[in-house]
Amino acid sequence: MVRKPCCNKAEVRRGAWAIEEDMLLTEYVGKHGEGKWRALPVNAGLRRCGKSCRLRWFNYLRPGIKRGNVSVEEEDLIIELHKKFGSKWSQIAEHLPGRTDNEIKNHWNTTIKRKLLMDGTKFNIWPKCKKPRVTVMAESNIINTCTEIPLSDDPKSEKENYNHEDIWATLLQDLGLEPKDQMQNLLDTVNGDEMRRGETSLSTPSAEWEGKNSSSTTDSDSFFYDIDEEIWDLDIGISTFNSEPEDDPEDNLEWFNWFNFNGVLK
DNA sequence: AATAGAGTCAACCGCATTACA
DNA sequence: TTGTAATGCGGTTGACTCTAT
Repeated sequence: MVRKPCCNKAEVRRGAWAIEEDMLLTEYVGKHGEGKWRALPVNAGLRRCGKSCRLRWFNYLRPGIKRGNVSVEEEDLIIELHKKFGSKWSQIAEHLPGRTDNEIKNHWNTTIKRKLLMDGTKFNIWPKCKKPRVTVMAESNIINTCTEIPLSDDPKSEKENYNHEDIWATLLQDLGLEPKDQMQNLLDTVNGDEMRRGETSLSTPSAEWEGKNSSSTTDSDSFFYDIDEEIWDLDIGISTFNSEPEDDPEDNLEWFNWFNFNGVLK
């Protein structure tokens, strides 16, 4: 069944709003109030889709809209609220007077997310646990969990451990994701080929990295495993490392840099 | 000064939910 | 109770701006 379009696309204007259009919309809503968006364009003399009018009003023209840079306090609040609500931008916006859900969403996607990646300790996104930390990284998603995976001193035997189906099942369970196909949707853009380069150890991420950066990237507590060929076929990258982020804040930045350098992150 | 790439943000799209006849 | 229209929402796109080379 085909969804009926909300308006005739050939007849409506699209793209940036002109000042005259803003004036017409503001005047109309000022007289008649919000609502009846479908009928509004005709009544107000606008060649726009009703949805477009509503969006323009709520995100730009509505009185009380706060424009300009997001303050540090607002940013902290957004981070707190995102922990609580997730990507429920309208709910988050309710707690930030004058800010729109669209603005908060944009700010999160362009600014906050990157800051969180660069300094997970500062923003407290890393789980505080002494177990090995398992991080699944995709272009736009990061999920952290603490999974009980036995670590041994022998990288070879450890790799065998990681190849076991049960480990994979435990990991997915901890992440709250059971079937593999769910993971595929979430993570299908990860650059697995680049990560596979690390294979059994990330002591020295890559020769290229060393060449581009003068500082040492040695991290003797880090391991990187090709968990399962089938999983890699889904383009999923999983790294485990047992160093404590609180103990070594540089570690987070180093990992971020490595992922970023290898094109795993957007 | 020109160009490419990255960052930003307004606007669009389509699905989900709500309202109403 | 059901079907349809209206509205709300989150993800995505693309144009514009900024910055580095």
